[in-house]
Amino acid sequence: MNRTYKQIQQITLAVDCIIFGFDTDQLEVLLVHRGFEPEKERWSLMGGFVRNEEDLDEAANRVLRNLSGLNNVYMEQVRTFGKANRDPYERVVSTTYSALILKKDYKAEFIKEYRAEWFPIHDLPDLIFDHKDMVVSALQRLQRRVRSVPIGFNLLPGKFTLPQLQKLYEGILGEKIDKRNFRKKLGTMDFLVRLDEKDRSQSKKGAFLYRFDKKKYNKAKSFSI
Amino acid sequence: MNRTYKQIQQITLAVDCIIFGFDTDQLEVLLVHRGFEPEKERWSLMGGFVRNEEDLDEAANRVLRNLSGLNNVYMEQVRTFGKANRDPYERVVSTTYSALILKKDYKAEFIKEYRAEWFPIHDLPDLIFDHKDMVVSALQRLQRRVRSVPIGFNLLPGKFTLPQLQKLYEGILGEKIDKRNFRKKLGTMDFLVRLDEKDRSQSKKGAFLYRFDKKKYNKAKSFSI
DNA sequence: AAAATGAGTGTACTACATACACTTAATAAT
DNA sequence: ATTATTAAGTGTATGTAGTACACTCATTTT
Repeated sequence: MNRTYKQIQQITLAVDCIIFGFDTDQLEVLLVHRGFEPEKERWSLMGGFVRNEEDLDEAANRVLRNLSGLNNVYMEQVRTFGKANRDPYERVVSTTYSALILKKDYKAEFIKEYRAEWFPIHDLPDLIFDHKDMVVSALQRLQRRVRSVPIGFNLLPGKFTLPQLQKLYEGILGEKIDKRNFRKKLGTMDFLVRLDEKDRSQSKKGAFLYRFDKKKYNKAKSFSI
Repeated sequence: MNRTYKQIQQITLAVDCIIFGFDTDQLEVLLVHRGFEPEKERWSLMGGFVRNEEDLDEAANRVLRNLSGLNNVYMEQVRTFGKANRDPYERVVSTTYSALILKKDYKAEFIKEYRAEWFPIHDLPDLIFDHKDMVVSALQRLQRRVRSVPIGFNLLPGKFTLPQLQKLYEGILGEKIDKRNFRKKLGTMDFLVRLDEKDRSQSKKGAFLYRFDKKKYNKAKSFSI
């Protein structure tokens, strides 16, 4: 392979994070407001440049940690955007990563510091460069993935109710789910164990609490909503 | 965003191509033999560095064209490999692209020039760096994708028989498919039109020829094997 | 005692995946 | 001419998973 390119290549490598947030109903995306030129007053994803000694995955985690205070959040690479003119000011290739968090875990102090804001996924402001495409591809991937891997449970407390779980899936998928069919499917998953406790905060009758049994799940590793 | 990284970032950006080939039965991968140090005598994917003015996708197509003579081949980005030490000699981040071609379209002159060779997907030699992981992820993606998008038809001539089509899918998926069930599914797809001709090269009886009607497919755009 | 609220439950129907074996058309061999 | 050979072509029964749909239950409030 030709090593001489190394000297003449001048492409900056960045990461951009699509941070999806959920609290009780709909899915939102965290964007930061640019208070400076170029592209002042527009919105963008949280991003940063990759350091020489750091893994690409690490770079994404660092960006998220620095700009949000969030640590140990599970992130997944989505895809790499590499059009030569995607950033009209300089040549930057950017790899996107997506994360899914609870909105309340994102602290207000960061909102202030970075002029960040949550936007409903179907009501986004104008975004710089190709960041809109980035959000779209990350959302598609998340919606596919959430159906076959139990990532949703990370957003719930250790003990949660089935109505809570259903609202979570409805929020992520952006569609209503039939209660009985949803429960029928979950009923076949033995890693979802019902406790002898109820949560009475949402109703008079109270809803049974469940927990996600990681060990049991790791044995079968099959999940489908 | 901090532009100063640009000056100090020294990461080379590369593309690596996973070229899957098929002729009549099994799926193979095209590898090139390294006749030089470092990593002499080992095998690697076809790769190259991204040029300053070129799209990432273009870079992948250029690499494929230069090393194989193949033009206008449909390639898809798979994922980006960015571990800091994945290449122990220098920091290189590599985006992988996958293509699916007919083995016979890859000309012998290139085999000689680049010491390239086809290997069955489940009988690969020792590969440099993380190229084995690259092949694995590209294969997984191809096998998922070939079930929901009619990419297989690109490998067949304009007129083809159902036994041919079935062998193609069996080769890509690496499993036998029941003839009747396969045909039952295809029977529901009206973009697959039977001609009044037969191909008698494989049997005395002859198999009806079909063609893929792109216009009809584009209307419905639903495909599932 | 009645009303209100959200939790919880079952069944019938439809669509899709799977398993499985013989007949047909044409040629080649005797 | 008869028979053997080869790959192409065809249908049915069974199981499994998805979907649509409406009432009862437990508890609190009025």
